[in-house]
Amino acid sequence: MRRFAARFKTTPEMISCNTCPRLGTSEWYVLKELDQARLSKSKTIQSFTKGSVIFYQGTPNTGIYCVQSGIVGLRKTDERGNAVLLNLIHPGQTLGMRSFFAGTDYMASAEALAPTTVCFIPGQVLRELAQTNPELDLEFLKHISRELGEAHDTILANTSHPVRARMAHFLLSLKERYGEEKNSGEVVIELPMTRHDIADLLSTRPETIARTITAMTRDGLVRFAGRQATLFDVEALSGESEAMNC
Amino acid sequence: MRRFAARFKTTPEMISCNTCPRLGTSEWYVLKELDQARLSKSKTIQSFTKGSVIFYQGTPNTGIYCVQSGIVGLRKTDERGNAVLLNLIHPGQTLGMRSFFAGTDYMASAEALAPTTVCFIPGQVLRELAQTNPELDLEFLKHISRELGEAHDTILANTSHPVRARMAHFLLSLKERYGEEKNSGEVVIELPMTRHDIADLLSTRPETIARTITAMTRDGLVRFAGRQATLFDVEALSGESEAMNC
DNA sequence: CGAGCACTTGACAGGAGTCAATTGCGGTGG
DNA sequence: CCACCGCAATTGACTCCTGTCAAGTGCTCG
Repeated sequence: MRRFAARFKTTPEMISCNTCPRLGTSEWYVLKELDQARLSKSKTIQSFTKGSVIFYQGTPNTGIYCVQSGIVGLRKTDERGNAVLLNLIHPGQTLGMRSFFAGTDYMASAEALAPTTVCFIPGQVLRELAQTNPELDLEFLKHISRELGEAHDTILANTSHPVRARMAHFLLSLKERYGEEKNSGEVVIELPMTRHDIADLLSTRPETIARTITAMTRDGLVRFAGRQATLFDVEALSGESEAMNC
Repeated sequence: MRRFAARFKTTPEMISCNTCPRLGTSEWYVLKELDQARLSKSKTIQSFTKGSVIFYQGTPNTGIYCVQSGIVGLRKTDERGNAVLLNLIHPGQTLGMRSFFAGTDYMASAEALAPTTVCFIPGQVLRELAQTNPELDLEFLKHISRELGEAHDTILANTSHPVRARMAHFLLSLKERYGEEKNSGEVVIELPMTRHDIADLLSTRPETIARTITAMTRDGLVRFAGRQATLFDVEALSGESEAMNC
């Protein structure tokens, strides 16, 4: 089992929620202006170094997080130490909703996969905001419903598609957010995580990821230089992951 | 791919929601009495034969269902025809929430695994009820959050535990609902589904289920006679599935 | 410069999938 | 009432994808 350092600092500078560039993509856009101010005043901004843990599986939930910058992985571990990355949480997305609304302890840990800044909103504040903004609960409902849909996709994908197809799918999903299209048509992606984390995300092992990369490179689809991936044939990659659209 | 018969009849007899024995375990218990009457008037009762489909993946969601009796399987199929049973929905539980709140088409089909009766509540009625009963959304939020947690458990279990452990876990989970404890200490379970469905639920194949049953029988843990399973050694089964508690 | 981690590669084993044949059971129709 | 058809279930043979163990390289950071 890996060791996690639990270090973060509360940054002094105040970012107001109503001017937050992430507001539009978050649930909070439904809030009345007055309540956005309320939100701003009640939140805490926290920064985490790469590899540090935002919250731990098995500990009580005290509120939810809004990811400001960086990238967060939701890691679930069982008694034997087997771990998976359930999903990635990107800037503008919310973290810790599930256990907050289920009323349970965290059932997974949240780990900063890159230097990350988050806003923490205490549960009590959230409850109060929802009382004067009924649409807020509906927004969360929609968000969690979509996450459940994605989890269902993952269950189906993991059991009916080989690692290579899941890898192709993963690379294409990164393309949207991290890809840089060269004029030659190639797409260069700076991978935001280690091979080990990719393995956990695709429910496999680092060795299998390495071998899959080798095979894809041999086939001329991609080339890897450390964390920099170059996609030569997006078309072919789409073909290999196509069956994963259900 | 299997063929599904889409047959159901709307039963004439009216079961009132406020006297429904399932009320307590459903989300609807938060409704004011007046609204429970409203719910009763607006719902439609439908009966499905074993194997028939309540709704189809890819079709638009028009409301949600409350399972009255029987058992429903949520089946998701990809383009290639690979299928899994995402979960089972038992009497008193709700069906079709996810896509309703996500605002998408159904992303899985609901199939009656046994003769089943459901109440259908039109989406419009649901929205109206939620407006006068804000707690209702919170109930759904809790329910879906728990489902998401279960989906996460499944993702972890499928990739880190062999079929046999998942099978042990499955049998024990049926024990609560379908088990009948004999004075000898054995537990007899009438399986509510085929081997094929069990395979889909455990993300494996019918042949593997059969082999697993053979192996477990050889080890003296269980005995199977068609759909009737007898658990001889609940203790040992718990041991084999223990690591699945995360 | 050394320690530790990330990554790669090889060798090997094994769990589970696939294909195929056979048995058994249940429902339908003659 | 029984024969037949079809699906459910079992079993065998075989393949192969993926996990495991192990060794080796290279990079990064203290």
